[in-house]
Amino acid sequence: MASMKEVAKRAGVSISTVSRVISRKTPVDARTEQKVRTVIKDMKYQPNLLASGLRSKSGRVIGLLVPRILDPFFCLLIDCVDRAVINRGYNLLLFNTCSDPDFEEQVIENLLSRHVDGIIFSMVSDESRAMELVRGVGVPVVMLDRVRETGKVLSLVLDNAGAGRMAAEHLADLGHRRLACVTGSSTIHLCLERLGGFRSALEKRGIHLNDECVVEGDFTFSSGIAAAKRLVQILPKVTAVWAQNDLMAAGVLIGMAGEGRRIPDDLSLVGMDDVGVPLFLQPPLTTIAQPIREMAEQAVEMIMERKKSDSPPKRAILEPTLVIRKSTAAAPE
Amino acid sequence: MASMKEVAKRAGVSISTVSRVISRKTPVDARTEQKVRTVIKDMKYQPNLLASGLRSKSGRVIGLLVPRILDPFFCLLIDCVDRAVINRGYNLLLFNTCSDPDFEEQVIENLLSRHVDGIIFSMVSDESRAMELVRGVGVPVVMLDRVRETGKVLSLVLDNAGAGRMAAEHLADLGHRRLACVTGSSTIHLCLERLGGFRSALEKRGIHLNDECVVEGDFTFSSGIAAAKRLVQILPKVTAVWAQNDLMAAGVLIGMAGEGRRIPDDLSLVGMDDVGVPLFLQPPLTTIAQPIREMAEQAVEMIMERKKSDSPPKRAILEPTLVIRKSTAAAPE
DNA sequence: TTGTAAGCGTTATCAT
DNA sequence: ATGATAACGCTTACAA
Repeated sequence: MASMKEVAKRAGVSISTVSRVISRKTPVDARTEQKVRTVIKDMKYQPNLLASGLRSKSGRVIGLLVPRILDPFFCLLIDCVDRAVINRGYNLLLFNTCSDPDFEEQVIENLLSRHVDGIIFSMVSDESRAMELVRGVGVPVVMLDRVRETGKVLSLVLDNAGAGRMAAEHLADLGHRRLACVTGSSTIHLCLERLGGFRSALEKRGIHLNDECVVEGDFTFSSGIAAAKRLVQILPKVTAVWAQNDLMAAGVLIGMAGEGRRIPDDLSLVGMDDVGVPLFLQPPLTTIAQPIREMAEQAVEMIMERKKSDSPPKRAILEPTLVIRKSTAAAPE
Repeated sequence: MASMKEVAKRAGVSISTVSRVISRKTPVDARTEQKVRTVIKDMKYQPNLLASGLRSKSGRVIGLLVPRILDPFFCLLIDCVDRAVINRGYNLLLFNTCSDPDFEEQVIENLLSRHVDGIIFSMVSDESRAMELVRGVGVPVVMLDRVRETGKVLSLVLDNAGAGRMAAEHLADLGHRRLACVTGSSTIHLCLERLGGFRSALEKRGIHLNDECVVEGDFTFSSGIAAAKRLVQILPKVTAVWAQNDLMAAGVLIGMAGEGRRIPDDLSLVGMDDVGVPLFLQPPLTTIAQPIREMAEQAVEMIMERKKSDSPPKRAILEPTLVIRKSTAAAPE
């Protein structure tokens, strides 16, 4: 590929002039600019972003770390973050931490050595040493979705307790008194928050959530199937379940069908995330939607702001919304 | 972050010695090596991959271009390619071409200016000018899944006609005589190949595929819903459908349910891809599985080989497999 | 407005 | 086995 040097020679100008017409930061005479642009077109010149990144300390790359690419939530997040960074002239370097805290550390070191312009980061779990690693290096970081500490770093989280409350209230409004919850891993703080919101909203209405009614999954479809096997045993007693993501909700729906139970006749079911899965299910899944597009957009915007001025670490909280479909119905009797 | 220069100073060696212990390409005295390694640990030194990439012409990055991140097929592909490149010490730069040929061109120019070590590329459509752009530049390219030309470039495709044949034979074996097909966009060659394989396998058994029985979708769930609305009108006549991906199959299944038709009682249904969706459906979807892990692994391996020696452009063809579940049943009567 | 030159943090080619 | 030193292709003072 042609370099700036060659373009400069062919255009009969200095290399810095070429740089200037490309960066548009300092004025260039209209005629020389034309000349240079023509040569650039002719030679199909493309600036080498490795070189410019090295020199200017901005390779125009944003790193995105997610625990699991295959989770539809993260899949949509990737899509949205990609759009947001592309619109600002950046590209996306994707890192899958594979839900593994040890691997996550390797990934972060690797990421740092790439000197990306910003990091958008959803941690694996509360055990992550990740924060210590990224803090202190000068690169803007936004913690997304799964966040442990607060205060020290830019973060963007859902009102997870609120999500739990929404699920609880929707179900309670339908007359359900005996509820259950399928959670994600208890090493992930947001699962505890969701459960806490769910439980306390129930308590407020005088409903107690038994321990046997809380089954821990791991956000996968198959853990939802497994949860269904557990739940079916306490079934006539329990009449409604909230699964903390749609994948697990799909698992309990399919698992229940395998046991001959029908949704919502035998059991009302609420999911969470509202991406992809809910409309594939029969009946379509009532769920708590996350504002993923806004999350992505705001995350990228925070990075960009942070690059300009060292704005103080702020924490934004986003609100979920209840999407009522057909998997929830009035309690029997 | 610490640089090699600082490490060298602290270790009392030259900068090139530090480079040598890191690259392990030339022997270094055991004692000096120890010394340097200690300093590296102490200072938490991480090599700057922009700089090393600039100099060595290998930034250890592979670019992956997909038409649509949200399609489960591509989502799994991303996951698999990521694993394959990570295992070889590379990272993934992800580009979403958004099913838009014009945008695709921009994306490619951008990609080239990043001087990636290799490009894995699933084109948007046959209209893509993409091949012309990437060919000729010295970087190894593997075309995946959606490929137009052959011969000039490394490529890795599914036996799409074979997939069509499998679907047709499975359905014909069950006694179906009146079939339909929901295709992807006719601007994508692989859709034509799939349809061709489907049709000719049918012809071989004396079954003719009417034009009204071929409905064109665009690989999305909603286009499957739309297809169901069309198909329901010719329904008692047609008894089986093949949708060219699972998303559209999900759409026809749900769409049919909306019209009060049941799968497989009123209509046998076969999908394609076998990632995610089939097990969420009721009944679980019979489908044609693609060997995505192998595709990803082979694609990355081809890139690595190509980097070493300019091996001739070869074209590998992968075989699909039929996965029989519950959405297909014997034809009525 | 334009050119000169230093330097970003590496790797690679020489010597030693 | 190790050290100087010149690139890599660009940005950015500083001069002109």
